[in-house]
Amino acid sequence: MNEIQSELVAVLIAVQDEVPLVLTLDQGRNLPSGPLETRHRSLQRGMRLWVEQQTQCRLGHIEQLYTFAETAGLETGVQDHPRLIRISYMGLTRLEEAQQGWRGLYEYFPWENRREHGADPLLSEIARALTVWAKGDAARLWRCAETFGLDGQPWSDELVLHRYELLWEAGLLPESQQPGSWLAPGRSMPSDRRRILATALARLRAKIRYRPVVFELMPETFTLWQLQRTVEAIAGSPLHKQNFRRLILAQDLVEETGKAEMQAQGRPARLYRFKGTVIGTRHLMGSKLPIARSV
Amino acid sequence: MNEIQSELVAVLIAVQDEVPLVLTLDQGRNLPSGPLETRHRSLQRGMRLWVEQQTQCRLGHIEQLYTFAETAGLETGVQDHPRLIRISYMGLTRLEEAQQGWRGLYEYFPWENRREHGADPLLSEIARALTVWAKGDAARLWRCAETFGLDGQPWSDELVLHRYELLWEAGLLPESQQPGSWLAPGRSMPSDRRRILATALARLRAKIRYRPVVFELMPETFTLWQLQRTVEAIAGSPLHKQNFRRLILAQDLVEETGKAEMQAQGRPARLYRFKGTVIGTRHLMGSKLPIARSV
DNA sequence: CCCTATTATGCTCAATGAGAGTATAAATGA
DNA sequence: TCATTTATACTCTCATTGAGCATAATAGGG
Repeated sequence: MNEIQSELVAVLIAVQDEVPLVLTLDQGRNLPSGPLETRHRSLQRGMRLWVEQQTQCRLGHIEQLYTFAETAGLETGVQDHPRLIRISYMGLTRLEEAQQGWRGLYEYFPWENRREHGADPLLSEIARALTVWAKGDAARLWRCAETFGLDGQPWSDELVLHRYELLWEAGLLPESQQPGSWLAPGRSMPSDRRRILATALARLRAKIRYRPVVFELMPETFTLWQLQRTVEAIAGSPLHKQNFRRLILAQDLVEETGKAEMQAQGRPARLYRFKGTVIGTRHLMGSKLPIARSV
Repeated sequence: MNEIQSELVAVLIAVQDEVPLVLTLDQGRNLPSGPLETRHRSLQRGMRLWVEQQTQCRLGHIEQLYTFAETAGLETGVQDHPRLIRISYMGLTRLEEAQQGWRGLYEYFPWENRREHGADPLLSEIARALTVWAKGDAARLWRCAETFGLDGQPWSDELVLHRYELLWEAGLLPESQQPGSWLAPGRSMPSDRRRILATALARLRAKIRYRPVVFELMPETFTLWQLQRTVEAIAGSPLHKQNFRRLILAQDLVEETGKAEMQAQGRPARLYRFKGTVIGTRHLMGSKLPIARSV
């Protein structure tokens, strides 16, 4: 009865040199998307083949994110049937060398990267702008505090999407409906695209806690320190080194290769390998990471 | 470029008398579905209005589940473009009195209800049938054990979808492609529908652990025991009474009404009220429940 | 009115796990 | 040889959790 168009949108994520990357198009203003002309059993399978054909990336973990509808009447003001359905997916991959189109994920969400900053002047600026927007409304102030970890509230790394939507509503983004005078720094995208990106990061951060998906982003062999740096890159916050090791080793997720990696300085680190690729039940395995639910 | 049809599918869930219910159509063989002819901003909003109009239920928490594509050529064998997209949603509601069309959720998944059974003869039967199917293949046996908690593996209540898919693959369901001689008990549905149902239960079980969505299923005031019974109904497993109380009270999620409920026997129980409905940030609140991740 | 059955509520104890720090090991280069 | 650097091992404390025991408040029967 309802004839509409449909489209797949892909958020492809890799981590290189401790920096999370995402594949973009159009000078970083867009995400890869294509028609769902799949001759395959499932959307997921079609998605995988399409991506692997377009890019040269082998996709590891794939996950459907969200389905949006776009009404045609958005511009004209006449709200109508939806005309376009966008089904978004996240895919994880390894990136051997630098490639075209990959951009730092945190360029789009600078406030989500809390690895080095101490007091974080950016967060203070955002807090100030949000306070202005809240205009003393208690419910709004409460929401800002909960979302951005203000006023003694803990910072929760999984609230990526909530934070993006709050900034959008508050008019602090270039793509907001009524952008204010002060805008949060960071590379912009059309709002629905950056929203998908935020959804992907939120889902990845949530998933990495209890499923061994980090390993999809790692090379064949790796040191525990490299593994930790990758987790930190995704989680956006630093972890306690000794506890990280303890937890990983206790879970029997990795095995030693017997080799070690020599770097410029210090004691050589042992190289490990993920055990789950051998066993066929990756998606069933659990995995715990010492990421504090809140700081 | 690709003109296709689209459809919303709703999984509406309520709990009545400690039994989780789902709204069905067609003698319990189908789920409510309708065209996405929404004049509204988002799919979610359109979904809510459509459901509240069709049924008389006020929806609490709403969540998008998954989007499937159905290729037209499935019957003819000619794999083709997808012709129909199904966007599925889960909605939680309260049910005052018994109403038409609501059926016990565990009628569809008897093996997921582990509240009373001790040794569980059903699980043994399933285990036997799965072993036959596995034919000694180590990977298959391993997957069965992980998924159904066999051979000393822990039972994980969130693997609802994995279990359904395994049973389907193993030909133990009436809707399987090649149904075997022994079929698991339980009410059937066309495979894609029961799959959506399984997705909903899995998501609900996962969500109930860390977001206060149970309260969407509760009446205005309730005793802690009623709350626990509702959680148990969803989780499918019994909980430790004293620890449940401790955890709920420690989280400041509920407040006393000052009243108490008299029942036939025993000490009267205090009535509580959820505090989150007052504060507007329900979706941000956390909540912990003493559901063991594995038993 | 006392006693028992029944349910709600309060409390204790041990085991576990997480956060954080200290100590030791194995490399490099001066 | 020694300082430096990074990896790895161990310890200690505190919070959380699982489990059980104890007490409180009701109803009903002698």
